[in-house]
Amino acid sequence: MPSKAVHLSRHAAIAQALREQIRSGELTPGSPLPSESQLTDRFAVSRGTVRQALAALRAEGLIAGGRGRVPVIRRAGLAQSFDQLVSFSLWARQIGRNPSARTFELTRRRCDPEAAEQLAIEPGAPIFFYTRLRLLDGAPVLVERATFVESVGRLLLDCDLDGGSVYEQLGQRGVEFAEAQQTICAIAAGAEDAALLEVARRSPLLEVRRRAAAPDGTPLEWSRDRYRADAFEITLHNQHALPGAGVALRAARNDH
Amino acid sequence: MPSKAVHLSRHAAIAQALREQIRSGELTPGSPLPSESQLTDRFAVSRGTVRQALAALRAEGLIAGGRGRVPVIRRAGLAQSFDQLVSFSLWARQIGRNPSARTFELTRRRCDPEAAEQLAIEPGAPIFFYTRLRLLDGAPVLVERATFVESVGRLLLDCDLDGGSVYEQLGQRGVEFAEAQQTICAIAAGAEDAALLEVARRSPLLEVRRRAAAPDGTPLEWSRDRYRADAFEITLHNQHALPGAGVALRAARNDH
DNA sequence: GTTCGCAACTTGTCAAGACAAGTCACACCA
DNA sequence: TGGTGTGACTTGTCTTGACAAGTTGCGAAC
Repeated sequence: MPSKAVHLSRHAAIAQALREQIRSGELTPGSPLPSESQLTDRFAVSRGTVRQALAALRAEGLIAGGRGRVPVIRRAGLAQSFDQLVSFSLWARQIGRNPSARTFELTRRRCDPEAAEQLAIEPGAPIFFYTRLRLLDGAPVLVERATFVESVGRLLLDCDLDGGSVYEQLGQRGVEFAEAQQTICAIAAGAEDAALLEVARRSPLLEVRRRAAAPDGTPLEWSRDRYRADAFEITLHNQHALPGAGVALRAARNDH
Repeated sequence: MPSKAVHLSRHAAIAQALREQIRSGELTPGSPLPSESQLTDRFAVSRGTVRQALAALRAEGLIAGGRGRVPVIRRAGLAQSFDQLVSFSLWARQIGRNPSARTFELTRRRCDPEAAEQLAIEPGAPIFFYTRLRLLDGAPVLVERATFVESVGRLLLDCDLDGGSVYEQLGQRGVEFAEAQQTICAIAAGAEDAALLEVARRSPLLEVRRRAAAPDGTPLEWSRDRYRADAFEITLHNQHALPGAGVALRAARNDH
């Protein structure tokens, strides 16, 4: 698998350097950014190149303000990266908790119609499926039921499903997830989930149905995750000035 | 209230013209955009100005692709605008449903500590509070319990709370909501909510706690909305290439 | 001590130019 | 008929320059 140290354009490299300074705390929320002229000196590039780098940080919500004064580092938002939103392990580590897993099965079987529709494959085609209980600091919080297309699922046979992040391990095997669509609703716990999550039957759970895809849009994974409702909440930060934030409230289909 | 027809820079005007063509269907998903040179001719500007306009559309996820070929209009995403995510009425109309409301009370009273914390005011300070039942096509789907700072809440006395969108009516009275933070979790219906929403007690509900603020960040509204779980779901579209999408999964505070 | 004007900084906008890298269609040759 | 090369298109990147508009600090005047 090729290294991530790919060639970056100058403006991308500058943006990355500034992101790293923000991430590391070297540039703290509320503090001013160096001015454009300082940055042109520091990176030995033209002002246009610096402005392109800053435009990216602005679009990501990392910096704000300007016009006559230097921009400032925005207060750290609640937003998580793509990887943190899709991978339970990465998310847990980001909030300083200890994730672990207990896998009940990894089976190769024929795809049911619902998963087939989501994965854009024929019903009955071979897929890999697992059920895992996820724990935070030893307490059960999530039941994952994940279906992978065969070409990705077979790689799971060599992964440590009780170990680290499945996404990280698949990433090391050349599988790239570039987008995901996650649909969240509330359901009542059935007997099986209630037992696994150690809650009363009919307790509310958050269900997240996720379809993750490759960069070219090909679906790779379809899963239904059920979270203890007392363990999770989702925060959306909506802004007028940041449309297209990839969130939709939908009328439920009434089929789950 | 001043008109929205404010002066736009050239690149902003070009971006706006192209957004309108996409919105109206004149440019349909999958179809190519005019090339940069065609756009420089059409708008009589330099290529850099056109590129800045296109960068905005790209950041919003409206167009994609390029490098050697013209970009294409992206398939309409599920994302809703800020107004649609915050206002039940606007959202309902966007999905083609008929919203209505039944207001039980609008009272001016002293602020409780929880709402005071969220609105950044002193506990005991005067606020306005209402409870509304929201219906889609005549069916109850949502109970809203909203608290407004006094200066905004007093305007509600002149609003038709059973009529159109509160946000629209406040907007007409000069109140601008520029950002909102909405936290979603699953809860079990209590007796009151169960009766209002016509579900069994202990049925799962989606709770959305929202704090909406003015452009300068001053909180204006704190509310707790409870949705029938069978009527709503939330879809997040996450992409590697669009970080900073304003979504966070959090460990619950266990205090609700 | 306060106020105001101005200079020096900042970012925003726009223009023009050049070259790199990607895509595609067409023509030519085997 | 298929493959390959090339030219003409595209966008991406970078540079230089100029002017508009906003902010801030400092000094002078009252």
